[in-house]
Amino acid sequence: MIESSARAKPRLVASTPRRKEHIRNAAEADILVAAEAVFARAGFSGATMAEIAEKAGLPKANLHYYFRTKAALYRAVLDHTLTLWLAETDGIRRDADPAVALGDYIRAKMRLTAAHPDASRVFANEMLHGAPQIGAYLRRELKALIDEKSKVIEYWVASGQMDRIDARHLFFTIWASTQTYADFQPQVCAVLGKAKLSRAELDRATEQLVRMVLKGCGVRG
Amino acid sequence: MIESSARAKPRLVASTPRRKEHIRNAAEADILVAAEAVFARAGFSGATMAEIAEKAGLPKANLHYYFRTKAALYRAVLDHTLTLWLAETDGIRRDADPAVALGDYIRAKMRLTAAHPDASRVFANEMLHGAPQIGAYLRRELKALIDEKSKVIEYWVASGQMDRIDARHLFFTIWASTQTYADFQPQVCAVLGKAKLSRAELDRATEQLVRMVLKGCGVRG
DNA sequence: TACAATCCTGACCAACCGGTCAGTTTTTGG
DNA sequence: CCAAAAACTGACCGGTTGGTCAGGATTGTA
Repeated sequence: MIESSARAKPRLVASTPRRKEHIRNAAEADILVAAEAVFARAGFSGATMAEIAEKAGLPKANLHYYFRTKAALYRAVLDHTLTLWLAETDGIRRDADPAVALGDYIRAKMRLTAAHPDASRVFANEMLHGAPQIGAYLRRELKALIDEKSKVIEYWVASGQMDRIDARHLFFTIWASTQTYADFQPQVCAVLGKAKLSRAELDRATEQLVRMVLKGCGVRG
Repeated sequence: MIESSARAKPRLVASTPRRKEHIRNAAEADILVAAEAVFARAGFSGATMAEIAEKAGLPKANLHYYFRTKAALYRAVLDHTLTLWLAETDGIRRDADPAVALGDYIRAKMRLTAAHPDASRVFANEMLHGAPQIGAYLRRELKALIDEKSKVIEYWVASGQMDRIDARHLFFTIWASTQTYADFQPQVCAVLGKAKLSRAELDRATEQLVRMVLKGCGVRG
């Protein structure tokens, strides 16, 4: 996804299709899980290869065997995160019902945030620091996707199915309002007076957000 | 604000009111400005005392004279940030008009974010990493404030001035939707296809957010 | 002016961290 | 079973960074 995140796999010829790639795949998967957690908690600079290695259950030198540099590992983690992020806009189409499409989109985003809070935090951290790694991706893939989806919403506006709303700022509001339950979890928990966010609490937040956004945009529901 | 952020000022007696405190005050102010910018861009671990010192225009050893450790300096920056955060809820009172009070609150929050983006980013960074420094503050001062303001909103609900809304989640939505223009600026700019956020664009975002929230909460406007 | 408190600084250090490497073990295809 | 490729590892290294320290410069006061 990012330009050169994939290392050059030494695939000799097509005659040796896949040998023991399962070892590599399993190891890389374990490492990525551990790295995501550590990067989420400590950021890029705060994370150490030693801690990631320990969490993944292998020596540091072995970690460097799979990911040559810390930056490469970080990019791989971001790569995984971005694939998650791009999804879920499928329902936003001209012929869809705005209430259903937008409602489902918000619910999907909230589910995603709740299911992958560490991914959300890594993404947020990258953004906070100026998006040095994924800036190009944002200006390309993400912008193209949102340009397209904004046209759909503008059509809904033009056809009187909802209020005159700037689609892009609507997306910003939805993204921010959902991600805050992962990125700012300490604040949310503190204000709610709870040690951790329960499923029920998240469902309540989701339904209130859906209701508020739909009504606020003048969508018939 | 945080428990022990202020170092013990060796004030001998009341007989020597202030000697050359202006030197200290001026130096500390310069340092805090520089530190806020560096911490915002690089996070706690990514920031270096050398860079902060250079930005503040003094040798590193002198920086350590005013703030003994990096952690102490970070806490001081957070302290300054938190004083900004607590403000602006004055308008939320039982006898106020919900439309005016909530609208003004959102506008104030957006202005604050636009005026102090680095403060917002430092705060967000601290939150992302589990709020190790300000967790206690959130559970105390912030929770108390929001508990009180939530009662006001619950009164507005009970008296039929707005829909049945969970006040705390409403705050989360407002906070997230405003701060995203500082914290996630790269994403916002990328999607909008602009190099930086213009005042006009922010005003448009503000008014749309105000409209959507007020209408979404069923507030008479 | 004396002198004490405060301010300022270059030089230095120990700890940590990303990354390397030479060499060993394991897996796989033939 | 045998090479060769891939996987694995402990030991090591150079650079960076937070923090210290001894001593010099400035400032305020009596």
